[in-house]
Amino acid sequence: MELWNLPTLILARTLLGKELIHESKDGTTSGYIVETEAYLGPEDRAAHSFGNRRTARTEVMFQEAGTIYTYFIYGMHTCFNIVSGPINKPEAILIRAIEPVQGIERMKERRGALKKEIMLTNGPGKLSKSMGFSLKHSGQKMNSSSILLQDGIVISDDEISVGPRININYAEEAVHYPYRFWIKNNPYVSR
DNA sequence: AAGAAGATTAAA
DNA sequence: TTAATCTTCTTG
Repeated sequence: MELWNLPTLILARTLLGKELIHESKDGTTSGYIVETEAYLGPEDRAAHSFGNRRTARTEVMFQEAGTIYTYFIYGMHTCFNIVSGPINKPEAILIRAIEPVQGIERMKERRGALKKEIMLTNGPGKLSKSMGFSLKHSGQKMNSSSILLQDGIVISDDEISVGPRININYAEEAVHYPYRFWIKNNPYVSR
């Protein structure tokens, strides 16, 4: 997919509206991507890979674009990212929110007794749980594993908002970088 | 080997 | 506003 050759910031915007699909053995779930954040590796203080920091966890960020990077945070949540940029340039895009399409009942089962559909996937930890993403997916490739990306709905530029990222207060000068992209007025965007 | 902090969430 | 909760990284 030539999509992966795009620069990370462009890709983060382009991913909006694409359908993210997980075909797991207990059922298929999918949703349109409605919110993303770009993390630009070495020069981005908010990124795990700032200054080319290379550890067991960040190792997958150095791989080719389209590699899946999942990590565990706050002792209870998994976040789902797609690696971007050239090999050895550790950039990634965090998927912050999706709009459920397939397997909504399955999502509700995974989340427990939740009634509101809107609460299923409007945050990085929530969407990971609803979609069944876990640490074992880290290092797999998009479209050659159980996780796929397809064309969803087309989003024009005037339907997109851009702004600073969420919850990276430690990132000093990078706090205000406008690396967050979301679809205007979409109820499934976080907060 | 041990401790601190974290790209969050839900409940009060 | 805070507790929940555990992986990863840093330090000793």
